[in-house]
Amino acid sequence: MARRNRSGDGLAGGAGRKPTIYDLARRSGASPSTVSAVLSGKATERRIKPATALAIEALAAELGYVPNLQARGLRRERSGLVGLIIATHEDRFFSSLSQSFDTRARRRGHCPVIASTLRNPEEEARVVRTLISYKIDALFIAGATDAEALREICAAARLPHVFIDLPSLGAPSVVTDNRLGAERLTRTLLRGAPVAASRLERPLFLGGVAGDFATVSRLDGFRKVCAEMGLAASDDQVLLCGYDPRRATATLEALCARLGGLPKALFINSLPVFEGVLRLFAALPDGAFTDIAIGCFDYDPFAAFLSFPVTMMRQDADGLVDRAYEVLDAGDFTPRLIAVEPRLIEPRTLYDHAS
Amino acid sequence: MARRNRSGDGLAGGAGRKPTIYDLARRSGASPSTVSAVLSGKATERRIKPATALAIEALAAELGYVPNLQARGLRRERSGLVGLIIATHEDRFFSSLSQSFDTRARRRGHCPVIASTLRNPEEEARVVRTLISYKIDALFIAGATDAEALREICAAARLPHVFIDLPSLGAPSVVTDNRLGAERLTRTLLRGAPVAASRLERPLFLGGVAGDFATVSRLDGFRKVCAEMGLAASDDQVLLCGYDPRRATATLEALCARLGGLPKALFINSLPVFEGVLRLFAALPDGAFTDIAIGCFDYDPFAAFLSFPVTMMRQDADGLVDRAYEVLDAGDFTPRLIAVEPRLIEPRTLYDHAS
DNA sequence: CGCGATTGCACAATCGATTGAGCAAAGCAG
DNA sequence: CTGCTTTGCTCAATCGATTGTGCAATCGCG
Repeated sequence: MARRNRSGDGLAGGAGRKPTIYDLARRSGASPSTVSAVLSGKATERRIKPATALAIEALAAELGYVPNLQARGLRRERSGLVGLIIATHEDRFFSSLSQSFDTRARRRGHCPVIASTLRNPEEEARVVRTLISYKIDALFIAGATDAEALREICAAARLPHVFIDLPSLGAPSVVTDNRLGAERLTRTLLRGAPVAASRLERPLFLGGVAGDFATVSRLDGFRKVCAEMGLAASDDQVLLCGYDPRRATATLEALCARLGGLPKALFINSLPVFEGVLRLFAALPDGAFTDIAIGCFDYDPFAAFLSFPVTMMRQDADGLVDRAYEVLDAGDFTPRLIAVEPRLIEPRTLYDHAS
Repeated sequence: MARRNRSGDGLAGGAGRKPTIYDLARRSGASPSTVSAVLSGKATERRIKPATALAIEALAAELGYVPNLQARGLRRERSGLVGLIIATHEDRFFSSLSQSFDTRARRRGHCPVIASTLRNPEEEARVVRTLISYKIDALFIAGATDAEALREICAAARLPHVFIDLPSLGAPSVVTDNRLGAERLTRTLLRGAPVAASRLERPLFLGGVAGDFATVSRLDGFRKVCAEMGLAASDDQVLLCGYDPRRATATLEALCARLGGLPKALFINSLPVFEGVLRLFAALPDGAFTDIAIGCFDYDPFAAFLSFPVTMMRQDADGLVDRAYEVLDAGDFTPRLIAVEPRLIEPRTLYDHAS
């Protein structure tokens, strides 16, 4: 006898529940394997007569059949899910990355799953393990604190993974050319500052984490250009307050108190830190920040039109995702760095896809 | 004989692949059902001796066991996945919504799946069907063009779904109080405009879609306040150019050409439209937009510090998601509207979670 | 007409978990 | 010691697909 008989004879059922291949098999007189072959595009390969295939497809359409991808994934050992870890959605760099990833994953017939972990290491590990439990086929990791821990978890699960703007020692990483970007950004910032060079003698670098690769590279670039221009760039001009807006506000506020005013040129490392800076500005009298010049590593279109000049370095989200997917496609997971150039966005200028 | 024997006797295997409950069963001497009971927290319910449970848990930890959630989902008919449809990640309203949703879903032990469909109706339908195929347990729909089509697809699949800021006739919807928000925003915009009232006689409403509920409500509010203040609000002051930045740029540009200049007060419906406005500004001489006042429905922190005053109406992302989840929890899917108040953000002011 | 190749399909195992049912052993009351 | 309940576990079916294998029926060729 048949193993399944949710609705008895061959005619019952209908709009009750989502139909399965077994339902279609009963109603079409074919076997489940034939139905499966047809509906998973293997009709030719499995030598199904075109007429049979057409009949089954028609029935499937009529009953509104959709495959159960959990069942398919279980059997095939491939789910079609692909993950992306970001720090937060509320950061235009990450949300652009998400958008690139979403579009590209879907274009390839994958289902993107984007997870934000707020740079919390335990949360990162927990989320990655959850995604592994869901049997994702690959994982992109963009905004994480403990890259190596995640790499190990992925490796143990034999999960193909690529780091984005976050190099790992043990896996391929697609990174923005942070050093080069920071150099250009610093140069533009210092040259374009609307004040006498003498007042620029102590440009400030705000945001990021000491151990963080992106921060280190950007700081390198910043220091190099300061040196070139004969400006000081001592340790007290570098405030690595992390990526939290609150801490950025507090840190900058403390510095202002110490210095008796805002710096005239400010290199901001990441958009959330920039938000923290604005939070401080909100508490200051209007005139206090008219003659400041800001350079921000990462781009937000609204920041281009602030009341003071803001130059930004935009990471190429599309490029990063494209390169990362190429690594996946090539299937070569030897550790290496793949660099992508960022682009300078001048004040009062918007990024344009076309150019 | 045993049905499975991937690694022969009870001792082989190890770091080879991800262990399953069958591996743990062999190595612990218990049966798969016992292992399953222990590892899915049903040890007491299924009367497993604490000692046995501890032994199995220890072994699971040692071997790095993680459950296969596809298999679990298949059996249980509940996947643990919950979906959210948004228009785009590159819009602070939607990314705040994503962040709220991400945090809250994870807090409840769900796995959030966020999909952007760029307001494309076919893509929306395709994505919803895909999510249904993955057997998501519930779906929140925030940025869609054809709400009713999606509702039908969900209903046919018996998928619990809640609309967010996008009312459907046939399902519960959590919406921002758009009319009220628009009234307040318009009032502030017109009162705070840095120019004589006479120059305000033709405030402009830019962005949105005629059939769209949010647009209609916001426009209502805008018109009402214009009327109150004795200002004209005729149809040629209302430019429903959709939500695409490009079209917004072109539309506003055409208007400027016709009027011979920018309007003095501009109600912008949605952040992407605002980006389009900025794109136009980028092409204008610097002085062209110093005496404009802008009100934007939706909030982006950077927009608070532009070189002209920008008042914004921030939708309460956390509140929207909380209310939507409450609908799910209550299990009452009768069509209804649940309103959430938005909040006015004055120029040079940032939104603060605490207050 | 006879025989091998091809066509077209069905059977049944399998993926990894969950769960109702059943059963032996232990505990306990009388 | 008998009979009943409780304890602690195992069995086997099941979720919905995929896929290796097998077997008739048909076709082609001489």
